[in-house]
Amino acid sequence: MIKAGGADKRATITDVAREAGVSIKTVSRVVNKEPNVTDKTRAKVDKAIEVLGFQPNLSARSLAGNRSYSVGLLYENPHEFSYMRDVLDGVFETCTDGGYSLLLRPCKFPVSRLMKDIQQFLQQARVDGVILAAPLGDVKEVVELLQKKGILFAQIAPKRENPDWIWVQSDDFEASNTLTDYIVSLGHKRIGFIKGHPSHGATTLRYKGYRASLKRHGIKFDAALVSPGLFDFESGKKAAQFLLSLNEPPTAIIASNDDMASGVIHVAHEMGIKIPERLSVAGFDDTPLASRLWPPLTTVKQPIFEMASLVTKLLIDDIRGTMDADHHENFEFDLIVRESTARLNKA
Amino acid sequence: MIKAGGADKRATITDVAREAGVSIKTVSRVVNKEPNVTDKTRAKVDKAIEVLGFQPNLSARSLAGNRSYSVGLLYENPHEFSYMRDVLDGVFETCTDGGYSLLLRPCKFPVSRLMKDIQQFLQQARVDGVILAAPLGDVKEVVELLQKKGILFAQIAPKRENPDWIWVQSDDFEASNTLTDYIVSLGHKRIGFIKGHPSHGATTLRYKGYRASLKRHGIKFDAALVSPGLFDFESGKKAAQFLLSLNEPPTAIIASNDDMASGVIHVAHEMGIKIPERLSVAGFDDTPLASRLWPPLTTVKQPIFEMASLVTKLLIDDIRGTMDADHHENFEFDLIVRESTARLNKA
DNA sequence: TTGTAGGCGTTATCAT
DNA sequence: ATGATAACGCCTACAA
Repeated sequence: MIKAGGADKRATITDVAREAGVSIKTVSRVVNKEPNVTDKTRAKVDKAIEVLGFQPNLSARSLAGNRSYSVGLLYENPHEFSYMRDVLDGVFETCTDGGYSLLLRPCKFPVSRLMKDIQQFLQQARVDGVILAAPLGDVKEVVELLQKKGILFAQIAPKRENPDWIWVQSDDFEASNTLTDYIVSLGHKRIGFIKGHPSHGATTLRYKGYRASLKRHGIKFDAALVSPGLFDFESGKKAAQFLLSLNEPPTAIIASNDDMASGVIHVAHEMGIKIPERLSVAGFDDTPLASRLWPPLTTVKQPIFEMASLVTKLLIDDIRGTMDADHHENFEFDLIVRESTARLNKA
Repeated sequence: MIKAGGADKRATITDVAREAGVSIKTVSRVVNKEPNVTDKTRAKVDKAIEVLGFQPNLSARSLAGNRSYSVGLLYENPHEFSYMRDVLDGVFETCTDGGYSLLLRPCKFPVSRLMKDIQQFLQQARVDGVILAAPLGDVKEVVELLQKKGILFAQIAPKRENPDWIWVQSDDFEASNTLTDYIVSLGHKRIGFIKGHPSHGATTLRYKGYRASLKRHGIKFDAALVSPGLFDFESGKKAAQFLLSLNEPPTAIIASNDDMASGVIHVAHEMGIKIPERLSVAGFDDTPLASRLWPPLTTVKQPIFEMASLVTKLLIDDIRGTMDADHHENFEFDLIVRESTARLNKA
């Protein structure tokens, strides 16, 4: 009798074993690339797998092997998602390539809420490892929880570079240094700076890069030109309103990310301050926003996608127990010069 | 001997059964809220669960019960991610509330590639259902594959409103109609329109809404004022370059989304055309971009988050077999008036 | 209303 | 190098 259409039952390891004329254990060995199988046997099994279109059942594997073949991505859910989009893509691609599936978990501060979110996630998800997007990698409680539970983790852009852990970073200090150098090279001396969210590691590094550049060029640091921010549009606006209302306002403003820089441009427009004629503006991240603003924003591009890919690869290697000695990396950056910055007009 | 720290073994259904003095089947009944359990027994079991902190093992459940308690979100990976971010949040929240986990699968056109992506995903993931974000719900091959495999699905903003399927939509026709009405009410008669990507259902509806409004106001439709687009910045720029170079350029341009509208603003700046004095511009979606542009963009806000939440709820209900009769919904929209649109200056 | 037995598709143990 | 057999934790019959 011919079965009509219907969801064809999936081939199991037993089917493969029968087809290949071996035991299920041998099939299992082949599937998991274990040693101690003759090439001849391996070929037989591979062929049977091919013929039957066998795909191991994840649930069974997970149940028997006590691992899940999935990793979690924990992140703080930001309003401006461009950065996370790239992270997501990088993590996803590497997971897929490595045969892992990806589970998401957006989290919310404060820390108490964070811990609840994560605990709940770990309870129901059983991931083999998690990736902590900044700034989650810097929350002590989170790391301790993971260590206690014996769950492997890897950090993207953490503050502290713990040599025992897995992490990737971009060279935020150098990036900021270079960006500031560029602004200085345009003749600017009064250069405002808007800091990022204090919980992010990048915040300090970008600030330090700015100061280092000023110092190297013999420009006296003026604390009045530095304003706090939270990495979002509104805080960028507030900071800009403050800086541009000074008696002696800056002729250039560096914001610690693009979203805040867009706030600066916004306020400048409102106040009738021409960019870049009377004010140069620069940001960080080269988000889609940067090229859509008017004038287009000078910014620093970090290879977020590549960073996320690598950190995921390192994590998976760790899970598999095949990790190299090198489990951190600093990534290069690109200075993207657009029209929001220009040579200082001697008034 | 006291065990030092260590990953405390998780309680299983057997542990709970022992603790409560019942059989594992009874525990299973309680956990799955099946009938035929006395309140007294249920209370005993609930307490045991509480005491032991029991959480059912997903893999075991999935293996034995032949379902996975997870749903997949399939989407085309757009460069401008704001829309997807809201979708993601809505889907995620509802999944979590319903005890489901969420698996992502960004996909790429063309259809052949799409099918590979999805097939691979279904092979390794075993989801109980999938959500198809626009425009994936309109790809015949995808829907057929899901139906053949017996996988439940739900669509976000599909083109065709198949009454048998689960879907949610926003009222794009009315939204566009209303937006155009507003532009007309400002005195504009030559109103340009940039269409969206042809594969999206919203594209046609937004275009129709525009034409309907013109007609109702007795404004003669001029095909020269309509330009194609692909929902992205670059195509918005191209369309704007075309429209603004006409002998008699439009005094207002409606772009089918914010990203293209940002392209229009960009080009206008380049050409020295003042917004809104000489050109009004409007978009759709109210992405973060809209408020960051200068001048801030008049646009239409759709409740993406709510739509995504509902469609997920409907899908989960369907999976559980508890679906109501109503498995579609049209959502309301809001016209967000900002400074990129203004009354027509009689030159 | 409750419990027992068998099986889901793997991995792991220990023979051979 | 290969294979039989017992877990893994739960659900679905079917009994009691």
